[in-house]
Amino acid sequence: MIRIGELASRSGVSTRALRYYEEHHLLPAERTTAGQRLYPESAVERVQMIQGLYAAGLASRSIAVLLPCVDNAEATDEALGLLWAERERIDQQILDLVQTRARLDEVITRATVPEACTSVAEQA
Amino acid sequence: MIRIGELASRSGVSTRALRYYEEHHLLPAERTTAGQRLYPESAVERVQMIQGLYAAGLASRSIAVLLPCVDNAEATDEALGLLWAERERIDQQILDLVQTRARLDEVITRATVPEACTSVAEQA
DNA sequence: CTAAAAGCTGACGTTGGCGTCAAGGGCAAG
DNA sequence: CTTGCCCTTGACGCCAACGTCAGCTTTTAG
Repeated sequence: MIRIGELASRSGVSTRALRYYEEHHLLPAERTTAGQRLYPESAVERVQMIQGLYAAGLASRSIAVLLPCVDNAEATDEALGLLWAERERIDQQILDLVQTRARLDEVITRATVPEACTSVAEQA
Repeated sequence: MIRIGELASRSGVSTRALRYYEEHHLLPAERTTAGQRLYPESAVERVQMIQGLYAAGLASRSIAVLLPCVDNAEATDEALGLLWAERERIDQQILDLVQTRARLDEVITRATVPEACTSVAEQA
């Protein structure tokens, strides 16, 4: 079992964030008799999972619903619906991002290629 | 030339958002003598471009820097650097999203498929 | 044993992209 | 003329995921 500071440095988030996660039921913590939080080593993975879900645009409430499924594969109806909904959303977001990336590429090309063969674009 | 209400309904954003865009130099507007905003029809496209960039995670300031390049292909050094940086960021974000989507798919599979085949733990 | 480092619980601050009144001005139709 | 819709500029509200004190307790290193 590790304390909050070590979990923070191992997982790359702040202690404030970890306390926030506990408060919002994303990451439960045991306590010492004196009240300090104790986490299993596996919490590092879990924190990284949480970060990934945040990065994918999920809200804390959604993550709180989905994490139990990730843990033990028991899914409520709410969780299943949310899983599908979020999966669809992510799918659409990927498509949008690909499109926007293409537009940026176009702009980059127009801005670098015909100007001159100076430096940056030679590799692409 | 169209007024703000029509641009709003055509482009699918609120008038509040359009005023915000002007305030942050994303979408300039001419004015009637009485002070009402006037936009060219091409503003509809531009608004949709702005929405796409927002959806891709760019901040207003970045969009303000990049939009001139989109318009006339004249790129400042700052704009070029930003273009590359944002393109890289979007690229990475797509990778992250694909990974997260795969994880969700895994969870969905575990949560739906083995349900009819008794218990989950026997698999592992 | 002591002092620094690390933890604890509030509780207020921040940031962005708008939503939402509030209080007025302008202009075509009946 | 006046009704009614659209427009204007403030200015405050909002929400999420933390950052950042403040004041106090626990743990650890020397």
